[in-house]
Amino acid sequence: MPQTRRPSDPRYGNRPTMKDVAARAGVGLKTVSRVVNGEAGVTPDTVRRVQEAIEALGFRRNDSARVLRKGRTATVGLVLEDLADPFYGPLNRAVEEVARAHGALLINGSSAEDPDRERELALALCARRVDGLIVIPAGDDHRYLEPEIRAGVATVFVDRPAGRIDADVVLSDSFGGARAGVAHLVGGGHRRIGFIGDQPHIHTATERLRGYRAAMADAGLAVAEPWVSLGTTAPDRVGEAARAMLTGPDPVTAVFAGNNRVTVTLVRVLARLPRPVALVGFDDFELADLLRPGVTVVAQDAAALGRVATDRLFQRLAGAALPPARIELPTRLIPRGSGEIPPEIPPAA
Amino acid sequence: MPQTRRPSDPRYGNRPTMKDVAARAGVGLKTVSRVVNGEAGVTPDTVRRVQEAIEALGFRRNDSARVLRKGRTATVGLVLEDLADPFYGPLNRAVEEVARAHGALLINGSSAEDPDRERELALALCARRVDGLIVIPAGDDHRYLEPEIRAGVATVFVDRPAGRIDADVVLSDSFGGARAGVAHLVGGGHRRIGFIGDQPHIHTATERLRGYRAAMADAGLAVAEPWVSLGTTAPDRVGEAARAMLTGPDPVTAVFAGNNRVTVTLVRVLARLPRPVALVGFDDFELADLLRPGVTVVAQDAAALGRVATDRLFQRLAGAALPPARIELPTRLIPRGSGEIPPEIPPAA
DNA sequence: CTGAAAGCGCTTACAG
DNA sequence: CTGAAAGCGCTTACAG
Repeated sequence: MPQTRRPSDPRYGNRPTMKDVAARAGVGLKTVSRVVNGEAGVTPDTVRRVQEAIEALGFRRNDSARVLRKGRTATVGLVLEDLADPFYGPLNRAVEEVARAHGALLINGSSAEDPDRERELALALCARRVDGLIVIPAGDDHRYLEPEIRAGVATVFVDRPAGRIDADVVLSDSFGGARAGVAHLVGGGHRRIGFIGDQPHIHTATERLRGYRAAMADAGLAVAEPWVSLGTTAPDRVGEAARAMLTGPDPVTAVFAGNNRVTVTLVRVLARLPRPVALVGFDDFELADLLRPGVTVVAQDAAALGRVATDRLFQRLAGAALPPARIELPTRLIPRGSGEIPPEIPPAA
Repeated sequence: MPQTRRPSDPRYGNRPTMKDVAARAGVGLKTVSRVVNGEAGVTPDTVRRVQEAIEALGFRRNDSARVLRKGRTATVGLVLEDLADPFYGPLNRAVEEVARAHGALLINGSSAEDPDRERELALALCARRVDGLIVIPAGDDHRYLEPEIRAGVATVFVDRPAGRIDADVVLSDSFGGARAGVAHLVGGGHRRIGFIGDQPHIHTATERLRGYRAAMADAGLAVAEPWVSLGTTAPDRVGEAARAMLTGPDPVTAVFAGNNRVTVTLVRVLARLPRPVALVGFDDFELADLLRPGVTVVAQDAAALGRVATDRLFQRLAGAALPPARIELPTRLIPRGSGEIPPEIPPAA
């Protein structure tokens, strides 16, 4: 009967070991090890006998034991915010591909934006002795990883810098991207531009806000405080913020969205409005070009973030004595229509 | 200097072990083990001394060694098609959450729809001695997993049944869902309906085609062969198939799309057409409601697929002697506009 | 070309 | 309440 397993089975359902293979083939343990690992220096005839025993017993090497002896697990750990978030899909895949090219497997998990869960997960990965760790921070204090890094766990942070420790980080140019996106709206004639972003404790949120303020200052435009709103990406919160800056005495004619969840909510909100409002969002998203109007975005390359971070990680594992670095990847403005809507009230001449 | 690691470091960067902790605390190895694992029967004073030593040395238990002795790795392996595909995000997360509730971590990877890569990855996971394996099949012959299953690796297939072995599978009701979707178009007055699906070796593709044919037969409608096209989901291929059935002497007035990649391509193709064509797609996708018209879909619950599969897996790990089962989850038709477009040429009275 | 012994860092089974 | 010995399944270092 397939898959029937007595709960009393002590381990691995009584799998054959190298010892069993050796006994059956009438050779020593080390010879089996040589054949299994394709090491040279075994008579073809001996190889054949060992292989027959392996076949007959259904032997498969226990890498769990191998790892204990070798010291390296050939495993990379990845802590991200949410495995279900489409933004992390390409990043996840990119990390996997680089790891795979180095013969390593990937253990990953979601922090759910909870610093405690991030910590618990990252330390569980360290206990499994992953060779390297890639972390998209949820918390802002990563001193808990210091002993691990000192003990040799190569660690690279992605998307946001580590908190209170000096470590590698690979991220997009949030400041420059937001600045360029807002400048694009200014170039289209907008003078009253709103900013709706993520919570202020998130590094990318404040960087993008900084970019917004810089672009406004570059153009000599004042920022009225009701035009700026940071908070959760919950649709209710974003909708409320939008309504606040779109109504009242000094309504904005354009909005910059701090990330793609905000952008999508804004598309819904703006669609219900009588007058057209321009929109540029940080982060590209699938189907942005299919909406009417298409959504103008500041795109970041999530796959590149993962690739560059994992490359860095394997450089460290190869023994490179690199000082911690901040690697910033450029963003790209993609005009699709929503960001090119002119202001309803023409700019003062 | 942080993260500096000599390539000559033998293992784990000289991490302290329980033996080191025992020496420093002046106790036996087993006492350290008791404290680390929170076992009862240790004097509070001894506990304190051990904890101080742990703290001072920066000790963290090596779960890699623990696993070797305990026989269970508290790890679930997941083989899916593509970590970057949004469809698998919620499934991935659901598997993670159930695993987490059981104290297990998740190792996952992409088969890239390549049967050889699926096999290589699944067997690598078995070599790591994952307790259980969840596989979204790329290949159609899974006999290579028989020895592993026999050896006690709990295995559950998702989305498509295993090939040539008898094993658990959790999937959506593709046949019923497609039948309902096509019946919806028939109910709207359509008589000439096309079907564009994935490659014929993929189980869900043929099941959905079967559902299409059943719905047409239910309504007493004939199917002209140019109306049916299976193949890759490459936009060119799908666009070509669409153009073929939308032009010519007997053009269709509605199309049923076999999965969401096909659906999205069809949205693009149909948007360029002079006359309106109805569209229903299998699989829901983000922003389907924001398009104009909204896209009518037959939705499946990807998170539920992952949850049910992983629950089943842990039932087996708990010792349940279950016979292999096929668990089918229902789909849900969500009308949003594109599927309610009437046929341009009214149905014959 | 081949293999016996020691050891990776833990837990198990047992004795005191 | 505490600890010494054996062992999980491999690889390493060495001897023949």
